[in-house]
Amino acid sequence: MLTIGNLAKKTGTKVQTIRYYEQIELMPEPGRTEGGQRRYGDAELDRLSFIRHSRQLGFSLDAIRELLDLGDHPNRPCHEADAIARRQLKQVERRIARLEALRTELNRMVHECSGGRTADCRVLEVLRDHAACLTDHDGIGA
Amino acid sequence: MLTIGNLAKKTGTKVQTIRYYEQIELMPEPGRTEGGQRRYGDAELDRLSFIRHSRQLGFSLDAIRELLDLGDHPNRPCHEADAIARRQLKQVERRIARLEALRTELNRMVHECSGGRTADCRVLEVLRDHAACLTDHDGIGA
DNA sequence: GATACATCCTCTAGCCACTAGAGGTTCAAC
DNA sequence: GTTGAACCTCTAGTGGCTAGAGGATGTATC
Repeated sequence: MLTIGNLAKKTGTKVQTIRYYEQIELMPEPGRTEGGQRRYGDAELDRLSFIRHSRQLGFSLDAIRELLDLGDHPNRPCHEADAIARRQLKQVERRIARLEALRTELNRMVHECSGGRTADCRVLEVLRDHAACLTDHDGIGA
Repeated sequence: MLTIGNLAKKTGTKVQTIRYYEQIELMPEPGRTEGGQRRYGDAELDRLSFIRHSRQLGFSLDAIRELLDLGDHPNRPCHEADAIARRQLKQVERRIARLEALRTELNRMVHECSGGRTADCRVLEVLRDHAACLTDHDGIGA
């Protein structure tokens, strides 16, 4: 039986985050000691590990909820899980593309900075001038 | 003189966002009509464009505040603006690296899915199995 | 001048995924 | 029995917006 602190350590989660997951019903209510402290078993460890790994892969808590639900029904066709993963992959690819464009622009900014006064600063200039190029209005998306 | 709605259209910002920027003092309080509606001039259009472009480049509102401040003091040395841009560039590069790792893993998951039942689903399996590899405990960072 | 109606106003609350802190209790070791 | 780390609940805050209620204003048309 694990205390919440030990479960936190084993999964690389903060204690408050575990309680938060319980509050939003992503984690089940665990057993308690007589004094009211939470105690966890292996099932909870597995579930939380799954959640954390999915979070590291960028899945939203809602997507994780779906995935957990799918895992609970082993006889259903798996194309739903596949669809969630594909959706996630697409999102990741979009973010990468967007960030690579940013990198290019930032690189240019940084390399053109002459180190003079701010009046001549390319960084500020680029930021100011590109103000005109706001054709792409969907934010940084990352 | 622009209404808030027209300023919003010109800069690809939502009306509420402009009012939010005013509230947090990133945008100045504009002039008003007799009836109390906001009216904007070119200075505000420039400033908001600068803000939006910086946001698209991934700068935080705090960083933008600094940049705007630097722009207001043209005789100061520009290494501060440069430092902000460099910091931003580093962050973007870290995000890209992280996302590329995710892409690899998601790709593997998706390509190994056989389309059978969830019981055999590679997507769920990978998520479950990699639960063990939680050595990297710093979140998705993106 | 009246009317319609799009746009504006303020204010509050919500989103995601946590995170922090106050103020108090329990557990395990010594 | 005492210490002190870890636990408890509860509330509020983070960033960067976004949504909606309920009402006022501005402008075009008749």
